[in-house]
Amino acid sequence: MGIIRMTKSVETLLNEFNKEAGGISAIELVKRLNKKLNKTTIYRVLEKLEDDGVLHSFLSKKGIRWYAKCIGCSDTEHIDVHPHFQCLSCGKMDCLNLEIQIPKIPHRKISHSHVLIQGTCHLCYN
Amino acid sequence: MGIIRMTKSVETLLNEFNKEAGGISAIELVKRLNKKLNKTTIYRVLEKLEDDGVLHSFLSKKGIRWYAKCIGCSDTEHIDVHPHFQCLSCGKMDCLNLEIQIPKIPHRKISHSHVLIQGTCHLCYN
DNA sequence: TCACTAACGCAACTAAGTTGCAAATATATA
DNA sequence: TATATATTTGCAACTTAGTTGCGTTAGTGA
Repeated sequence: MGIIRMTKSVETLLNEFNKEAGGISAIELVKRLNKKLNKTTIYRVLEKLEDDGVLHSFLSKKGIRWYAKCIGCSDTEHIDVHPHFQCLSCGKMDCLNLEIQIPKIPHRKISHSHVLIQGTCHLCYN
Repeated sequence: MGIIRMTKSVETLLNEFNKEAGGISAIELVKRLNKKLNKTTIYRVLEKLEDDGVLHSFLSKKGIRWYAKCIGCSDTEHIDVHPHFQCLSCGKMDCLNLEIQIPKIPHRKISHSHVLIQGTCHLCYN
C-alpha cells in the first residue's frame, strides 16, 4: 500500500530527490534530514514511496541501500528497470538509461535482474 | 595478503565449500560451524580466502554476503567473473556459467560489473 | 624443540535498519 | 467549521550482520 497522505515528511523527502540528479542513500538522507525527520520516518516513507512506484531502491557493492526516482512506474507495475552505476572515485550512484540483455537459462525461470556497474563517472572522468 | 598457514579453521571452511555445489552465506557458515569456529575467525578466513582467489563474494538482494568457490583465480588475478542466481523459492544462490555483455558507456570508465538474477532455480522449477 | 609470527577466541563495539507504542495530524464526513 | 478516525510520526529500545582490539594459542621454518 502506498502513500495516502501528503505529509511534511513525504514532501521533504520528495524534495531531496528533486534537487538530486542521481540516487541518494538512505543513510545520507538520515544524515541530511536529521534535524527535520526521524530516521524511522525516513525509512518508512522511502519504503512507501517505493511501493508506490515513485522511487526504486538498489544496493551498493557494500550492501547499503540507495534510492532514486522511477520514471513511468506505478504502484501496480514497475517498468523502470535499468542498471546502476557506482563511481569508485566519488562514491555516487546513479541510474543508467540502457538495457542489459539477460539470456534465457535452461531449467530456470528468470523473474528479475539487477546490474551494478562500477567505474569512474562522467564527472570524475577525464 | 592471503592464506599463509593451513590451520584447522581454513580446512573446516574449505570443506564446507567442497560439500556444497552452490554458494554459502557467511551467516549460514557462522550458524553451521558455531560449535567449531568463532564467527570472527569465520569472517576473517573468508576474507583471506577471497584475497587469495580461492573464494569470491557477492550480495543477495537483501544485502547479505555469500561466498562461492572461484575457478581459475589467484591472488593476483580475479578472472572468474559471472552472474549469480538467487532462487526466490528456496533462497539459495549459485554461480551461472555465462557471460553478460555490458556495453560501453560514453564518458564513463567501467571497471567491474555485478549481475544478480532472481527467479526459480533448476531444483525448484517444474 | 624452539622461536617467531600468523591465526584464534572472546567480548565489546559499530552500522544499518526494524519494531512497538503512545502521541500527533491529515483527511473525509457531518 | 468541527469532529471522528485512521494514518503517520517520534522515540527508545532492539536486531542483525559484520568489525575491532587484544591477549592467548598454535603452525611453520630453522
